[in-house]
Amino acid sequence: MRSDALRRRETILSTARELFAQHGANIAMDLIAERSNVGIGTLYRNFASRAELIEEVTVTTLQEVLDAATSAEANLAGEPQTWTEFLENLVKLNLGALSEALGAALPSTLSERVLRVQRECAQSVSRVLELAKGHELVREDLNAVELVTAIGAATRPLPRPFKDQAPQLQERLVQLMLDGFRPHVVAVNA
Amino acid sequence: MRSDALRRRETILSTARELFAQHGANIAMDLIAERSNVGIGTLYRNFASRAELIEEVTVTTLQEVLDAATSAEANLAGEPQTWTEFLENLVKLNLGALSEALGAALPSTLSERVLRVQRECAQSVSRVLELAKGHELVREDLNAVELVTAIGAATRPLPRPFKDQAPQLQERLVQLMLDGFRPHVVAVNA
Amino acid sequence: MRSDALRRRETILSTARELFAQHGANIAMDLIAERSNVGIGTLYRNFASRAELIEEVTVTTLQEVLDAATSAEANLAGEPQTWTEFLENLVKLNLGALSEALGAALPSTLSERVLRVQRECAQSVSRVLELAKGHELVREDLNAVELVTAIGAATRPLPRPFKDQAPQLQERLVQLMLDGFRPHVVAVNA
Amino acid sequence: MRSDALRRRETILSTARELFAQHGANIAMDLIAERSNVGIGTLYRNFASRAELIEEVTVTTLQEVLDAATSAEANLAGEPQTWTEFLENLVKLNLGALSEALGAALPSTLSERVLRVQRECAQSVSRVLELAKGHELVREDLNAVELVTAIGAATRPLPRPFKDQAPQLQERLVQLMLDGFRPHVVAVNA
DNA sequence: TATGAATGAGAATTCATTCAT
DNA sequence: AATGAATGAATTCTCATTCAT
Repeated sequence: MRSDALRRRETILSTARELFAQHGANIAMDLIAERSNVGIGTLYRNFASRAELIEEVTVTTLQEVLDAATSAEANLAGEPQTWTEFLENLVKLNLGALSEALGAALPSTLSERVLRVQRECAQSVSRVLELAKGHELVREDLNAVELVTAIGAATRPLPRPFKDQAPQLQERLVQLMLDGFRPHVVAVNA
Repeated sequence: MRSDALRRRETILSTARELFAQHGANIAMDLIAERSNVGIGTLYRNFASRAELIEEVTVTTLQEVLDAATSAEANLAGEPQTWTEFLENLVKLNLGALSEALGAALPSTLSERVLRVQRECAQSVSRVLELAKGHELVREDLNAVELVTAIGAATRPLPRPFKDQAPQLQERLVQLMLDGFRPHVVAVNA
Repeated sequence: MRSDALRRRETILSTARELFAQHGANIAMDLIAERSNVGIGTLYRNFASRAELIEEVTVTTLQEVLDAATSAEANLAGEPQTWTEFLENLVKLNLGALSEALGAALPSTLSERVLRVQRECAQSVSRVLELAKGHELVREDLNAVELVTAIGAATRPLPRPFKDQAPQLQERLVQLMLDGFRPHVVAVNA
Repeated sequence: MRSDALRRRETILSTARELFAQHGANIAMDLIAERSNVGIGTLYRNFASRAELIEEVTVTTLQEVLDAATSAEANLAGEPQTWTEFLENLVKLNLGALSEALGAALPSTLSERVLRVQRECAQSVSRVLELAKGHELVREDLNAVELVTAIGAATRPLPRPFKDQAPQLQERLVQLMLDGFRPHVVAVNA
């Protein structure tokens, strides 16, 4: 019984996350409920307001960034290719779409919960960055916030007209941004 | 009264542009009117619907991109620093904020007006890119759409929490992306 | 100059009358102005409000009914076919469409002007009716108000679906109603 | 709650019908909600738009005409006074007020639902008419559409000035129109 | 506890009337 | 006097949230 309720809550949360990413944080609550196969009343029983739902999605996502960083920290020393995998993992988290949706909707003073996990994220990503710099995998002047927001910028959903026209465009933007992460460069048009 | 009315129309247009960039394309029409110091009726007399207002802002902005590119085309041959100025001009146009706001709001099939100026933009930017490649100012594999959307990505408004925390963050993202534009690179962690 | 202004006023009045009949008394004032080839300001200079315009149209129309009745009064004694012509004239005035449009829009207490011409109408039509009864052209129990409203009812615009389906329907309704006006009848299915 | 909701829907429908008949199809939706003792949101939950509400009222009314005709068909053979009762029933349905209100508001191409019930109505009324002609109760040249629209014409709401002045006027118009329905007549001013 | 009906505040748009030129 | 731009109240419809079952 209890686990039933928990599963339902998780379903709502992941549905909301996807819909926020696709349609922005103003997506109709009714639609989130419908896609989660629950009544609107049940949605509100689980999350007392849109703000609370947004906060939950935010925390969940930050937790996943933290997981990726923690895992990279553990492995980067021995396996330099872990750095690339870490970047790929961040790209997969779809931070761009989510941060676009949620950024505007979050309250101007974040709750303590969000601040805490955000802080942990920043610390862990910083440690990963230091390790990568030790291996000369990344430019010296890049910090954790820049790394995460840059990946967010490169993975934000493209304006519709462009999305329709150029199929590989999103991947190309990520590529350009990752090229910008590399250590101090010297121009050599081969 | 004619010139009065024209001035008012321009005011509404630039106010709308700014508010779209700051708050997205769903900003209340009432607010646009208020900030333009006109009644809501006047706004609607000038732009018959939100869609029309969005289209006007889009065309105006594309026109400015075209102006920047046309000017760069004229000067790039003799003065290579024109390339950097061109990039700076694109950054100043705040394409990120606007494309985020308007991209979702534009109709899925663009009007002929928009398509025309968009096409002219793409052609002019392509010519600028070819000139820059001739001077080895930019990587060979970059095309016009990638250039413009990449600058858009790097200048999109940051999620509020980040914006508040890291003052120079936006400029840093632009820097990283522009570094990604450079010709084929060789890593040299100086 | 003066006659210019007068002609303009008449144009507005007749345009308004037609538009009221076609589209009801709520037709946009802008449209009346446009169809009259004047600015909206000019319309309002001639008729200070929609109510005043409606009153003018009403008086004009009642005046035409009065004219028709006066003329019938003069001729009916000698020429019995005048009765039929009188009925035809009333039908041509399009009373149905107009009364439908204006009836709901007139104030509940009519102005003295309207009441006066209405009274004159009623008196003249009553005299025509008495003459017609003397010639056994019409049933004894029909009075002036009944006659006019009945013709109004039969000539009111048909609901669109019917209008489209049955071309001669309006004429048939008039026919049925006029048959109802005839003197005491005896059923004889020939 | 289901039956509660159903009752509420019926209440809205009959309130709307009455208000359409009294004030036309442009009556404010707010007012319909208020008179139905529900919030405006509830009105829209039940009828997604004014057009849908109008269609429901139309279908309901046509259904009642059909019921009257079906019942008359069943009884007319044995009981000729059924014909008069049928006409009285049509008069009671207030077709005039409703068709005036809804005629202009219905879309130019009727929905299949409306067309179907309209067709059934026409067929049933035609059969009633044939029976009545067999009993010499009605003129030979009257058809179903004429019958229904004529009753509509005679029962349309009178322009306010007349309504206030002449109390029995509406009944008199109906009387005149019904007299017009009688079999071929010979004038005999008794 | 789950449901979905009810509510009403809010947003877009229209249009009668006023007013500056 | 003619014009048409400006205004804002009124209207339609939407949707977040509450509440009765």
